Amino acid sequence: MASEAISAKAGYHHGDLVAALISQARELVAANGADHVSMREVAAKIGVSPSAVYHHFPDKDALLGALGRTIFEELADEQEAASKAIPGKSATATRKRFRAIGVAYFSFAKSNPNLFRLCFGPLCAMGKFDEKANSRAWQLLVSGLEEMSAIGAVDPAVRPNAEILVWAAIHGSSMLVLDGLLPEEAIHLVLDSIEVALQGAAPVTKLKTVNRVAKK
Amino acid sequence: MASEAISAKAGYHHGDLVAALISQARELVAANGADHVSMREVAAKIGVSPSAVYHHFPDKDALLGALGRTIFEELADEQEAASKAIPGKSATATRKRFRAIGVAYFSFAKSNPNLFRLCFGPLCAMGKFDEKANSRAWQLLVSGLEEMSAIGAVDPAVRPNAEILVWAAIHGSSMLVLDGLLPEEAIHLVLDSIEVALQGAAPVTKLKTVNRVAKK
DNA sequence: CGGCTATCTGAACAATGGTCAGATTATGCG
DNA sequence: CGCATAATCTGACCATTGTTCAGATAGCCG
Repeated sequence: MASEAISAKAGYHHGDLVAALISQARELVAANGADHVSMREVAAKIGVSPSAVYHHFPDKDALLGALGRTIFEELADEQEAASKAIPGKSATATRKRFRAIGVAYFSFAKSNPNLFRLCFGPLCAMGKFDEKANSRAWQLLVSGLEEMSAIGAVDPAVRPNAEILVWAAIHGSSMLVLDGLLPEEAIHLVLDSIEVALQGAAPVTKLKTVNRVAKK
Repeated sequence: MASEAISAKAGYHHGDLVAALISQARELVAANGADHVSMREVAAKIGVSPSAVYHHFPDKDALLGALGRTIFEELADEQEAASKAIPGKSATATRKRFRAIGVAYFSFAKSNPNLFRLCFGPLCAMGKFDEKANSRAWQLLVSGLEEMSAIGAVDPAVRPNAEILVWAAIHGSSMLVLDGLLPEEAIHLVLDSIEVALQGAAPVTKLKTVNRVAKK
């Protein structure tokens, strides 16, 4: 997967170096971690001079940054696939689909720890919040929550901040599991807790006795 | 703060090099990020030969790892201080104290991003979960939740997994804010949502209609 | 064909992580 | 006190790294 570098390396001119570089970098980062990857190694494995890289990326951080943005899309791909794998508008289908999105997030982190760390590391500091607010991953989460809302699984009182809570909890548990600070089951416990939290413990009868949801 | 290196560097033998190294590394990491710090610079700023470092730490990762463990304690210190700054057993005091612990976590991350990233990075991968399960930071969170429980602010149904949910949500929101993926207010929204989630939307009347909290 | 531009090479540089033999000092033991 | 032994630090050294730059090579447009 994710290997564009089919262009024949005819000789002096490599067909699509930039894609090959990212693809190769992906492999090395996945294997050795972002810190222990060298431009020279990337170039060498492609069969190109080290300096060639600098005609496509200003420096190392730029290469890893570009890779990171790629990974971000990959993550969204997997979440989307997991979501689409569970069709239907029934309540249970909606619940399962919602959970599947979260599980996909964690699974990706767990099976690609180095890549996951890269794209959430300082090298990929995206412009700012708003740029990413309409990223695919975010939209997926939003629509997932909307569906949950539609089947009455989300207390209106917690709805406004739900996306943030959910993302934070899933991202946090994924990270902490990677760090070995939480056991692997944590992700399921977190997802359980989230569902409870969303519906405010009262499945249907939604009481409005919440004291402070947004202070602002 | 955190500067032990008072021992006179009499000459050939530096009083307490290991402490001085960690302290100096702390400064450089805080300033330039863990990736952009070199052994040589650390050694030079202390006024010692580069090779001297390797008599105290097998390699760079070991130095940064040691520093990371230090930072972890620092974080706990600040949380503990924030907690103790709000005494009293009243319901509002308990609530404020609980929140203060979370805010301290985020504040530390926000004002020491590079250090925060370091001690939650791959270099500090602690042995395993159980080792850290009785760390000060964890104990602080546990006792905070126990107090919350005592004033009836925690639905018994969510109690068992509450620590994990809370830590994950706070850690995740802190991380995502550092990455520029969430706005800074996110931390408050998350803390609000957590309080709501804990008490199951029904402040006093705790209904037991929760479907699945632990699946196991 | 001729030139222009994009692309790649090769050699070079300064800085880095790490090693090792040996110099320097502390420390304990008589 | 004196001396051996261990602890600590230095200096020179090596392979590797990120990065630069003048020039080589090749596609492309007229």
